[in-house]
Amino acid sequence: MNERYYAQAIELKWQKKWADAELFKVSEDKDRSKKYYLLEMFPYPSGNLHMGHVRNYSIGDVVSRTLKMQGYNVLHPMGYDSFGLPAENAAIKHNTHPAVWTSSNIENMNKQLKRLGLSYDWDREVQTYREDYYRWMQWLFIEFWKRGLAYKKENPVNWCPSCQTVLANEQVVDGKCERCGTPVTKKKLSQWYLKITEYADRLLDDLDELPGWPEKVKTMQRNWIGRSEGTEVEFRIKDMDETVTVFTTRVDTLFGTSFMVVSPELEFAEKLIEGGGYEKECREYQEQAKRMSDIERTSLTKEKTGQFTGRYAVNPVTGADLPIYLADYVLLGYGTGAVMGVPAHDQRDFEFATKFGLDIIPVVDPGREDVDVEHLTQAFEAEGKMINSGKYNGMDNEDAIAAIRADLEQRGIAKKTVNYKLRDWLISRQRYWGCPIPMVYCEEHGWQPVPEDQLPVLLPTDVEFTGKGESPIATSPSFQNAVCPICGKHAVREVDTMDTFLDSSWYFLRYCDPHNDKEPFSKEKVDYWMNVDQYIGGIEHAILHLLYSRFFTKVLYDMGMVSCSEPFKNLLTQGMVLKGGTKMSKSVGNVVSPDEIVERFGADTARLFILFAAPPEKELEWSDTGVEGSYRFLNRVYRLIYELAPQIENIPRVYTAETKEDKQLAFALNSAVKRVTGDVTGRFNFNTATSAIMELVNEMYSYKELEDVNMGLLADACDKTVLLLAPFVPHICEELWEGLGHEGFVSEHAWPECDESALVKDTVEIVVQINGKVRGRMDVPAGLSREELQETVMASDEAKALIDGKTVVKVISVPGKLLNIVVR
RNA sequence: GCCGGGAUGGCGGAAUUGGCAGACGCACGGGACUUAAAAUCCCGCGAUAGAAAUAUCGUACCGGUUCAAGCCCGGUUCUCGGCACCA
Repeated sequence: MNERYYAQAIELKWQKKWADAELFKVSEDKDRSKKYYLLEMFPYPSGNLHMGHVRNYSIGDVVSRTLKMQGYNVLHPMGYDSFGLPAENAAIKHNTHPAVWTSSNIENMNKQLKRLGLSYDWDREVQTYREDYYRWMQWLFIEFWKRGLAYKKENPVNWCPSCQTVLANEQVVDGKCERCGTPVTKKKLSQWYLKITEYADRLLDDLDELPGWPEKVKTMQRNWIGRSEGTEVEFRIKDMDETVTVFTTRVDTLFGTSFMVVSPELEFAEKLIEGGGYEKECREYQEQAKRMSDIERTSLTKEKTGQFTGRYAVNPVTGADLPIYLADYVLLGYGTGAVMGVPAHDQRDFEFATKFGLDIIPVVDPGREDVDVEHLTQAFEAEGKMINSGKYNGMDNEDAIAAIRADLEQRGIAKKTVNYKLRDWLISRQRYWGCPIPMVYCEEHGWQPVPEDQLPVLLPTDVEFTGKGESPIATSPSFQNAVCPICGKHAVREVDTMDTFLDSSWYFLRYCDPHNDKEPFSKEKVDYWMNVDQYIGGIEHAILHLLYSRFFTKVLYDMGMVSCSEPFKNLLTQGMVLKGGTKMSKSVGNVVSPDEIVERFGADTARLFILFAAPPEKELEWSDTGVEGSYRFLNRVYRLIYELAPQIENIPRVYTAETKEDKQLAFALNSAVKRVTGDVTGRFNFNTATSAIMELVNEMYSYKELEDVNMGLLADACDKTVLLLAPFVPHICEELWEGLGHEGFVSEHAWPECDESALVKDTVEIVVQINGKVRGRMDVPAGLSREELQETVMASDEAKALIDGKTVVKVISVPGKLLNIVVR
């Protein structure tokens, strides 16, 4: 053991020893009741780790290493989500191939991860861009297709003019492209979709079976799925042999309907426009709506717009003529794309009716003085009694929903329905660097999957990266030439690639069986490891990745390929790493590079600081002086062990705590063991776990200076301090463990147990309160009952002095804690 | 607008079940060691008054429940995050 703490040398030494000993390699051969699957979200290979990664992976590593020491068979894998646009952009910029850029980035990040001393089973590394992975991605896509869960359809879709590709709804944030911030426009394209809506109810309901997920994430998913129960009502169109159906959650307001609005993109709108007498105006309105970006269209400040079609629908209960308008506030993809306008009870309809001078008919009256339903200044959306509604008058409006629906059902013009905000998942991307969609189009047989024995459909290499126009794959003539698997005639291959979120929707299953070349994964292995017991990653994936992975798992469950229907049992969403109160970013210039910290202080210091500075779910403010503090602490531990090691090396760890100081140290030691155990594997509060160890170290520093030192106790405290710290700062702990004269790796040693008897004190300090205010403290024997405590304290001179001259009204006695004397 | 968090010293944060508010660390101040500096060690560190013992106040704000409230209840302000023309 060197006199000084040389972090670099120690860390490289032990990293090599771990690798040589294959310390973190796991297999399925152990008792399944002791298996634990710990997963951190795999990174995109951007080229460099940032502090967010360091935080994510440090958290995972502490948990993984602790569980390993506790005897669990821990699967702790790592890999790369390595398809995606940045590689393609880099290829265009540097005139190279995305694969070259990606693999060199992975190489560098692998080096960085290994330098942090993370306990991954590197034999299980998964890289989604490799053929051995995307081959099974294609296989799975075809299985989805066979089950009717994949289809191609022409629709107006979100289009990012900058990325030159379509985007899923989930990738449009505030009307802008999630990745580059360019306003998204609409484009009508034929695209592949996955039928996630078929799983909407299960995705929603099963959230209740995830108590280990943050409420916030579950709420976000519930809102995103957006289940809403209502009624579909069919309206006859006047002077036409047509009907139009609307969806409403408020069928109780049917008598208050005074107009109808349809989405300008709705196909049925064409029938209404033609011969309505306003063809020209309607075409213009449609053009105008098409040109607008989503931001403009959904802007809050935007006034309602619309165009009368010249047509009328007939209110099925009043017989009134309802003018039909085109209006862009009606969304095409939700409900039926047509809405009944009830201005008195819907704010949007109110604004529309006000602008176009349409009738406002109140049909729900709360009977409150502050609401005058005859002279509304805004829509009244709350509950009340029915008015102006024929035989339903006087009913509670909530009851009227069922009553009116039942009557309309009798007439065959209504039915109860459920709608979701969730849309099917658009997965086609007009880009090169992704998994090719393994489908070919035959004039005669339509879309057909590539036969299994021809998988994988490889990405072509004869392509040009120009960054302009169509997908680079479309520039490869050889790629597009294919054969129909049914008739053997010429077919055209799909040139779009898959959204990379598909790749990450099942990578956690591939980790269970990463080298399988017969199937995506063996059921046996997946059933051994799944579910993921603990998943750790950023909150930014609350909807996208976590919803898609749940969807995939459910489909695979239905296919019989996995035995669990939810992938992630527990979820921890870690907070961001900030500096100067804002997220680290190049443009702000507040980025702290992990390499730099590792170089100056070592990986252990970086890990310790990041775990100590804040609880994991909270944001973490980076502090350079705080890092130095963590480094100081490690030096302090190192010096302590270095000084004591020669004296205690041959001391048996057998002892009885005799003196008051012995008992104090034994108490500090065992409460640290208890605290760290609970904080690391229970609460995930690594900040309080580390501070408990700091307290123990402080205690040991004072203890060793005493004249009467119990060497067995001190030796035991040294061992256990190193054991407790090992998951946090593994390299220095291996070195100290060796320095203490132990054989083998501390990383493989059993986790220390708490000796509860050391936590039982002979005497306890009791707080004496007068009227709830602390007035004194006294030591009393431990274990006194409520009554005994009261008697002991009340008999003391101290208490008598405090009560002096006042009348005792009541005494509250809390054993082991306090005695509150209420006086007058 | 709707939904969900949060607000504790100069700072990050602790207080696990309603029971000593401020653990641990950072910063700062004082001291020891040193020719000196760094490192290290010791002491102090919520506010006000006081030489001190000590007293009073103090967990965003107002009110309530309780012997006792950072924690529970009602209301308010500020703040962060998510969703948002979903009929």
